[in-house]
This record gives sequence, structure tokens and C-alpha cells, in this order.
Amino acid sequence: MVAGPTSVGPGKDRLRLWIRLLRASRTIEAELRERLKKEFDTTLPRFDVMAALYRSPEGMLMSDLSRFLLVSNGNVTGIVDRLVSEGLVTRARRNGDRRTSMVRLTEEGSKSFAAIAAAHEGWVGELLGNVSEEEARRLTGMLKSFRSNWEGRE
Amino acid sequence: MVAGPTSVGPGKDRLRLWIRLLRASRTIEAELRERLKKEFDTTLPRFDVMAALYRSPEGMLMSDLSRFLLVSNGNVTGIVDRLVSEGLVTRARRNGDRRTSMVRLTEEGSKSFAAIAAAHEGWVGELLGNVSEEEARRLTGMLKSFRSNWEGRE
DNA sequence: CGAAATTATTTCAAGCTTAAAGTTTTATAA
DNA sequence: TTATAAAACTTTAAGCTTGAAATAATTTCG
Repeated sequence: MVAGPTSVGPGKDRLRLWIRLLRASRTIEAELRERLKKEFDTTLPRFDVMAALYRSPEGMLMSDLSRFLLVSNGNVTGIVDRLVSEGLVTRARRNGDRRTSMVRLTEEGSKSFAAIAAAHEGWVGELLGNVSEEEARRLTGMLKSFRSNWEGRE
Repeated sequence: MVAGPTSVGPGKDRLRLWIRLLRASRTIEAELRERLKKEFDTTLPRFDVMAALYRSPEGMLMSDLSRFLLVSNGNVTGIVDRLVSEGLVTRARRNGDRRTSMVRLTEEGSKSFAAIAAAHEGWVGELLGNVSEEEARRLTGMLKSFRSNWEGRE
């Protein structure tokens, strides 16, 4: 996935783009993961879950988290389990529908996340330092159109 | 990591870009992974390793693979183990330096990869279908400059 | 109502991933 | 030489990830 095209011909430009995209995101992701570990003794998946919850003070269902983070249900279960056991998150059974549970950041989780998020934003700014703000906006615009074409087919 | 910025202010454009980039690559990666599984009963990491080896008929060292694919040494060990057990790859001890081993695709591995790679290229073309070839080239160019700024610091 | 389908979630097995520690081999240099 | 360091790789423990199967609660509809 991270290697170059194996032949030449038409349609290769999209393949090259995909490989660049993947290499860029993997490189940055690896660096962020390492810093999260070293500086805050946490992981990217935990950060992702906490970031989602931080934006939803009212809480999120497990399936909301799963959908939003683009990962499987079972995956979220494990990550939330660990966050709960660390006191950063709560899982509250709902009266209305007892299949679901509302997941929320605790006070401690919220404080903890705010500190990590500030550092995280700085790191991203640093790692993408040679992309101008103007260029960043243009790239962002281009990337927005990626999904619309095919997702949600079936 | 996949959530939006948690506040507004200067420097947010790079954070937005990073989030878009990550969402785009995760979405596409998930779709490719699913198709590799369904159509060829294989995985993305296996595909990555085979793609790297396909481009190096003379073979690669474990550490070459690790560096090229941006993953840890131990990770490559496991994936190559499984590919060897499936007869797709060989690991040959070298006379010159007996710490190292040269990893190569077998005949079967090479044939198998060629078929998967053809399908893979088609999928990428499809998934990035609403990015024009021209736009793909421009985006690729922009992404090239990502790493140079900070990586290789040591 | 009550069976059947749907929805939300958890559990499970297998594989991926990392960082750190361990093994073996090669290189360095006192 | 021969200790010591360095390099290449494997192993390990912990956590992440998926898809599929299992549970439990709710909804649908005959």
C-alpha cells in the first residue's frame, strides 16, 4: 500500500496520489502516536475517542462513536473499557432504551483531554509547517470531495 | 484524531487539513482492506509487503522492508512469517552476513500479487474517481513536500 | 398479542502494531 | 586478540483492529 505503482499507463496518477496520501498520513500518524505515548502516556485511539466526546458534552452512544471514528463496534468497546477503568470516561445505561449506553468524558477526562489537545494542535502545526495556511485551505477543499463519489453506495 | 478542531484561532487550517487527510486515507484504506479480504482473502499488510518485494526481484532485507513500509521490525517478522507459511515468500539466510536474510516473492507469490495489484489499481481509480487526473497530479505534488520539513531530524 | 426482524452492544478469534528486551552475528578498537 | 559496541533480527506483552457470532432489548406486523 505504501509502495509505488507496479507498472505505468493510464490511471496511474490516481494510484500515485493514493500512495502519497497514505505515506503522508502514516508518517504524521506515527510521529503523533510516538509523542502521545512519550509526553502523555496515551494512544491515538484513546485520543480519538476523547476528542469525539469532548465535542459532545451530552454524550455519545457506542454506535455514534463507531460511526464517527470509522472503526468497528467491537473496537470501540475495548477502548472505552480501558478509558472507563482509568476514570476518564463513564458509560451510563439509558432508561429509554436499555440496549444503549451514553458515553461521556468525566471531569478528569475533560481536563486531561484539553491539555493533550493543545499539545496535539501544536504538533500538527509543526509537522505540517511547510504547508502554508493558504495551501492548507486549498488542500482541505480538495480532500472534501473524496468521499462523495462512492461511499454510501449500497 | 478524526474529530474536528476543538477550538478556533490561528493555526487551525493545518489541523483541519490533517483531519481531512486522515479521514480520507482511513475511509479509502477501510474500503480497500474490505475488498482485499472479500475478493482475495488477504490483508493490507500482506499486500504492502508483497508490493515492496514485487518491485525488488533481487529481494529485500527485513530491515529494508521495515524502513520502506514505515512499520516496526517486529511487525515485519510476523507478516513475513505468515507469508512464508503460505508459500508466497521465501526467507534465505545469507552467507556474507548471517544475521540477515533476503526475503523474496516465490513464483506463486509473484503471480498472486500481480492479479491482486491489477484489481487494486482499479479500485483506487474508482475510489478516487472524482479527482481528475490533473488534480491528482497537483495534489501529489503538494503532498511530496509534507515530509521534508521535519523528518530525519534523528 | 406474540413471532420475527431489527438494533445496540459485547464477545471472540485471528491478525496487526508498537516499544522494549533478548539473541546472534559482525565490527571496532584497546 | 578479546572485550565491547553495534547491527539485524526475533520475541514478548500490551493494546488495537476487524468480521463474525452471540446477547439482549426494542420494534414491526400478521
